[in-house]
Amino acid sequence: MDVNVARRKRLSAAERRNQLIEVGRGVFAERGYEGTSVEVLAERAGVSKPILYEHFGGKEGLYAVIVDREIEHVVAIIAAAISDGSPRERVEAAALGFLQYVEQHPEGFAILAHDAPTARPGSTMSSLLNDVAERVGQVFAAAFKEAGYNRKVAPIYAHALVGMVTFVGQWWTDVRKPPVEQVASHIAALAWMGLRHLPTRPDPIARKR
Amino acid sequence: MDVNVARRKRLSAAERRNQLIEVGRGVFAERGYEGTSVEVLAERAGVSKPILYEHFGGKEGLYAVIVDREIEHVVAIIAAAISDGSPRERVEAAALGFLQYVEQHPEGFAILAHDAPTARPGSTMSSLLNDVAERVGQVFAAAFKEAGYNRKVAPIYAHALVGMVTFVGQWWTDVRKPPVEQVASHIAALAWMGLRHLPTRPDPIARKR
DNA sequence: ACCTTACCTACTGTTTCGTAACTTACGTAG
DNA sequence: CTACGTAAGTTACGAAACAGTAGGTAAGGT
Repeated sequence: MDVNVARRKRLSAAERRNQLIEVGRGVFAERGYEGTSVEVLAERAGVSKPILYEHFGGKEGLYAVIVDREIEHVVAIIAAAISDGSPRERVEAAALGFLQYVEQHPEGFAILAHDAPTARPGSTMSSLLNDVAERVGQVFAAAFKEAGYNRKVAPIYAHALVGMVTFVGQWWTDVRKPPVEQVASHIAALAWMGLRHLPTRPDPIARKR
Repeated sequence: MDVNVARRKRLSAAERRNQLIEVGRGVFAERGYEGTSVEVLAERAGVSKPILYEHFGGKEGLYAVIVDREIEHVVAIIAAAISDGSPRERVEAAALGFLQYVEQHPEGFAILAHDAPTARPGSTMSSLLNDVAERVGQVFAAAFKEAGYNRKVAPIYAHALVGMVTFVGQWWTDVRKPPVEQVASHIAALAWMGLRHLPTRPDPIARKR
């Protein structure tokens, strides 16, 4: 027993910190916030509990750092996707970008999709994806204003689109097919043209750029 | 202290059972599954723990009953909404029906939107709304087949639409305005016609790059 | 009077966060 | 090369919250 005893290494503070963040992302992703104990976190990092307390002050501190990084990451992806091109291209790029993120960082996405631990009163807002939607909403509000639409309804559309793509993303992480490019294409078509023009054939996405 | 002592009443088994279900719905809604203890549940019902164990076998049993009821409820609403009318009317009715459910049963909706406790491995499926989407997907698959579309992509659309409306529903429970009818109208417009034809103004997005 | 049904108090064992007090590896000055 | 200070790490524990249960009590219909 104690297989790690040979491999146990002494790391520098920064290294240990990063390692804990990575380990934490994995554990939080698969067990949720409340479901993970600092004991398990420490064990998986091959370290004892007080180390974690020293670096992050506790479970919540580690979680906060992980969540913050992940939100910044995904917001950056979306921001880049909608930064230029025709409106329709932006929609397509955002959907594709997000789904590729889901594919490449399933753990991070799982964390964002799970309930947030912050049981602040009044707000039933469970998922962290609301923060993402909030930020998308600001972009939308600006675009709506510029286009002469009612700015007040922008959040509706922002949340609708974020909900659409994230929910599909969650489903996709389970079934893992068809490929994200195809899924993104369908979603973008739905978002842009509506149910009214369903694509009659599965893959009309021969147009690559 | 112990304000309930005077009001403590002796109920029949069926009455107590129903009371526990209602209390449980409220508590689970605001604290999530893992966040609620049997002790709190019992206390809020003005009863002691063993009563709950007697009726439901434990926390999980009570939760299962509540969830089952709520899912049946919401699926019935959606099924009724899409039972007849033109496709477009069905979309509109489904969105409106669901949002009215959210408005009238915020606690039940909160439970469905929160993470499910079933930490079965392999599946990252956190929310119970996936079950709803699953069932919507079956309806879609049939409709797709009949319309000559590829049946395999039906789940994409089903999840997209369910995600859209549920995510907006979650946001709406926090802000509580504009009225659901208006929100439903926007969502239905988006789902049916796409971003391309945003309501309230003819499309000035001719500015392509 | 009695017995069924609803209900309670009080406990066990476990799991958890968080901390106090002690130990070991490692670079470097002399 | 060796003594030593500091950063990295450990063991062991306290306190609280929790699920679930054993065994006893009282209400109320018949």
